[in-house]
Amino acid sequence: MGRPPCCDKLGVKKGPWTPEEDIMLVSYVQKHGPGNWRQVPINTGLLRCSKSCRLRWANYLRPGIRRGDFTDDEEKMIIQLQSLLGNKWAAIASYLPERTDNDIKNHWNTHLKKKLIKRLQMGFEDQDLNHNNKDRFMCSTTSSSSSHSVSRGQWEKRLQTDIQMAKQALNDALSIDHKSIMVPQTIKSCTQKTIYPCSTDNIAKLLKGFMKNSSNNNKACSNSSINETSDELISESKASSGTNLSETFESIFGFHPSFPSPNNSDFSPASASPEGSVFQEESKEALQFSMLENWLLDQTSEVVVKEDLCNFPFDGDTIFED
DNA sequence: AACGCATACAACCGCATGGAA
DNA sequence: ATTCCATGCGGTTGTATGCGT
Repeated sequence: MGRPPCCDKLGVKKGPWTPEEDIMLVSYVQKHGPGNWRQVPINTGLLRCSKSCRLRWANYLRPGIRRGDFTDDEEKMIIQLQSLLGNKWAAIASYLPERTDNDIKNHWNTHLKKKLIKRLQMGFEDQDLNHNNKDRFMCSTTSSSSSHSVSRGQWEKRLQTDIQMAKQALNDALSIDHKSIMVPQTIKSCTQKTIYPCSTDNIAKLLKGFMKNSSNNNKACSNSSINETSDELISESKASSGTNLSETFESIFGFHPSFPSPNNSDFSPASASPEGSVFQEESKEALQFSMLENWLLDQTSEVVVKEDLCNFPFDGDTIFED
């Protein structure tokens, strides 16, 4: 019955990941593809729980992630999507394929929420309080804790407004006039051709960091086949030290970082390595789907989607503008 | 230079859900 | 039908870093 536990809590390492661990994880995913996370700590010798490995990959190491400053457009999109979807960070992230839900959530909590609160406070001081708006906002910024006094009637009214807004947004997005379709990234993922930076920087950073230390701890990785790959990586990174690290990336992942990633957010071993046969069925389906999708969507749609969202008349828009 | 506080972000925790055994 | 695992998600925490005094 059932399965053995994914990892015993004893002997599981916690805290920040080291470059060595990152390389071991990247090497493993390169060989076997993402998924089956339970096997990752077992096969790599990483003293991490499977969950931690998955998170590290998803939020930091996987190709296609852009880190650093959020653009104004991105911030606007987040604000608008947040007002539309609430704290559904995964859903919001699907509209911003370069960003992870964790990143968006952090950015919201550290920057945008404060910005909006400040802005709202200024607004409320100036004019009579619009309780509906205030309540609605406070609700969305307090992780749906309903400790504040919103009567049921108000809540229902607000819900209806939200539904109306969602309908409106959907209508706008689907309208022929706009000729744009809002397609969450989860649906588009198979064929999206938009070029966005892979996590080259992240890999490069970790390689750089590793190179600094590698001189005295080359032997750090000392078990199983994965370490052979790690050693290859180390020697490769040494060989290319001072040169373009994206070449190293290319050799690791089998495609150049400036190219579109084979499968949007997910690393696709099917296209990166010949032994990724498990994914071949998937890619067949993806191919079929992409034909349909290409028929349904033109390449400009994403741009239009972004523009639509940025122009969508949420109250957040006026709040956001500085 | 040293200290304390604030901020940003990576990582963890707990829960929900779907699915395999 | 039941148990239990894998995964995904959102909330929270811990730590590194920056900044002011």
